[in-house]
Amino acid sequence: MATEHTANAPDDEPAERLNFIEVQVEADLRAGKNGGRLHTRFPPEPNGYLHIGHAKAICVNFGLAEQYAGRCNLRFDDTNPSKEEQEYVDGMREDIAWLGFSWGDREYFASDYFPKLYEWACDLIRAGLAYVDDQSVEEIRAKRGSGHAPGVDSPFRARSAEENLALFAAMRAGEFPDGAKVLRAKIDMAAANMNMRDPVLYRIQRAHHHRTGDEWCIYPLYDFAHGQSDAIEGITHSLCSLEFENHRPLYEWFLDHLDVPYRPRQIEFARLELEYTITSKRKLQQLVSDGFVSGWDDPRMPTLRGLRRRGYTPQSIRTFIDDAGVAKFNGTIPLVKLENALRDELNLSAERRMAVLRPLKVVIEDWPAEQVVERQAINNPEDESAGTRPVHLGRELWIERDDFMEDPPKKYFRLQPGGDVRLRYGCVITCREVVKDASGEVVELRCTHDPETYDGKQPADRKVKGVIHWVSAHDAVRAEVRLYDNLFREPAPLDVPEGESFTSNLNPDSLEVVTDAVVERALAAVEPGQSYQFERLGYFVPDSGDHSPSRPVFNRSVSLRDSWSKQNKS
RNA sequence: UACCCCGUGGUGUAAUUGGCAACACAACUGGUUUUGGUCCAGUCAUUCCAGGUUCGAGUCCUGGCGGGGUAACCA
Repeated sequence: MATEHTANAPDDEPAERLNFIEVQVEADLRAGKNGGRLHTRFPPEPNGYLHIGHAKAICVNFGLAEQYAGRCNLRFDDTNPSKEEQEYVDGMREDIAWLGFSWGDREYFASDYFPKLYEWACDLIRAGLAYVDDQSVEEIRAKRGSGHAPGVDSPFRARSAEENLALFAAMRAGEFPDGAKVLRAKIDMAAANMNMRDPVLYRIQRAHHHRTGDEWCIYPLYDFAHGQSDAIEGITHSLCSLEFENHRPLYEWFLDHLDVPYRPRQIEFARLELEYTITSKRKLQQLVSDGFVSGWDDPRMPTLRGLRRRGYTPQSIRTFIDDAGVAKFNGTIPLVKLENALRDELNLSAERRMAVLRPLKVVIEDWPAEQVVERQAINNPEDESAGTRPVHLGRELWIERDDFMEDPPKKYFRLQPGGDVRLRYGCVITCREVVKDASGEVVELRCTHDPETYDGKQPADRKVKGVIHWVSAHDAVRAEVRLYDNLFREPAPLDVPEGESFTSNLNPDSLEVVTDAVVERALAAVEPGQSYQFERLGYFVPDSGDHSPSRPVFNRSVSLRDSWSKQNKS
C-alpha cells in the first residue's frame, strides 16, 4: 500500500532477465574463472551463405562479448576441403560486418592449426590413445554397433605406437589412396555414447583446400579440430547448438588427454527455427541451383544477403534475435515476430512517400485544367526533424484500385459510387461517375472536389472518415514494384508426406511483379538501401541490383499491419 | 531401440537459496488518429500427467507421457 515507487527511482527499470548462458557466464565471472575473461567465437563452415539461423549464433557469441567486455573471434571451420570455398569466406565476412559486429584482427581458420593438430595426433598415438585403422568406411560403420549392441574392436586396434606413428606419417606423405586408412582415437567400443566408440580423427582426402592448397592429403574431422582450436585461441565459452551435446564428452576427452594451452567450456543452446522458413544450407543451396529462387540474395531467401536485399536492417534482425531469446528448448518463432521487428524500426525511421501500385485514373471534373495545388506532406510523423516535402494536386490523378469499390461491404469507408473520401494531405472528393470499358472493367472515376476541406476540415454536413493515398499525373513516375510473400506456404516447410520433396511446399505466389505502379517523382532518385514507407501499403526499398533513376525498382520489405483485410478475411 | 537433452498462456522467453507465475509478440475489446499504420487502455495460464517431500513446489524426489537430438571417413 505504501508508495514505494518514487517518480525518479534510480532503478525501477526491470531487472535484466538473463538467459541460461548469461547466468553461467556470470557465475564463472563471479567465481573468478578464466581470470575474469570472457572470450567466445563464431565458427562457421564456409560452405554456403549465412542465414537467419546463423544470425542467432552470431548475435549470441558477439553479443555476449560486447555485454561482458570480452572478445569474440571469427573462425572459419574449414576442415573439409571438398565443401568449402573462398567465395563463402568472403560472403560471410561481409554479412557479419553488415550485422554490425567486428572481430578486429582475430580472424582465424581451423586450417591454421593443421600442423599443431597433426602434432597432437602424434602425441595421442605415442600415448597409446590413437591408432591407424585399415578398415573400410562400411566396416567401421558396421562394427560400431548400435544402441543395444556394443561395438567390436578393430583388428588393427592393437598396433604398436611405433607402427601407428609410421603409418600415420605415411598417410600424411600420401602413400595410401583416399579412404584406405584413418586415424582413430582409442577410447571404448562399448561406450553408451556413440561418439566415444573410437571416433575417427583423420581421413585421407585428396582435395584442393581453399587455403592450404595441396599441402595436406589428410584432414582432421570436426571433433578433433574444434575443441583444440578453441583451446589454442583461449576461448572461455564455446557455444554451439544442441546437436553437439553428445559430442561434449569427446570434446572434453581431447582436452583431458592433450597438452592444450587452455581449457574452454562447451555450452549448447537451441538453434533458431522460423515459421515458413528453412535454414538448411543444403536445401537452400538446392533452391538456388534448381532455380526456384534467383540466387542466394533473392529477397525471399532467409539468407542475410536475401534479407538485406529485401530491406531488412541489421538492427531489426538483432532486435528480433534478442527478442526470441536463448534456451535449450527447440521452438519455432512466428514469422510475424521478424516482420514486426522491421516494422517497429522503420515506423520510427523511414520517411513516408506516396505510391500507387495498381493505378486507377481519377479525373476531378470541377478542377481547372491547368491548376496545380502544392501541399506540404509530412515526411515522418514519428520524427518531426524529417520535415515536409511538397506534393502536387491536379485535375488528373491515380488512386489505388483497391480504394474504390462499386459494391462495398459494410464499414468500407473508402471511395464508392456517390461516396466521398479524403485525399491524403488534400481535400475531399466525391465520386460522380464510374467509367467502364467494353468488358465492364472500371477504367476511370469522374469526381468533384470540395476546396473547403483542406487541412483536415470536414464538409459542413457530414463527416468523411476515409483517407486514401494518391499520385497526381503531374508528379507521377512509373516504377516496378516487387511484392514478396512467404517462400513456403506451410509454417513447417519440411513436413511433407513420405516421398515428397519440401519443394512441393513452395508458395507459387511468393513473388508478384507489378510493372506499372506510379510513384512520387522524388522516389526515382533515391539511394539503394534507403527504406521508405509507402503510405498505407508497407515498407519498400530500392532494389540493390536493378533500381535506377530511369527505371525505378522497389522491393516490398514488409506490408503495414492491415486490420481491415484481417477483419474481412472470415 | 540405446544414449543425451527438453516440456511454463496461441507463440517465444522469465520467475534470487522452494514463497503473490512476469515480459514481449499474437488474438480479442474499446479509445485516439488526415496512413484501416502508429499510439493508449483492457481481456487472455489448474506451469505435460500421477504420486511423494514440505507450512508452502513451476522450482526438489520417483514413475509415467510427449517432443527433439545422435548412431558420417559432414560440421
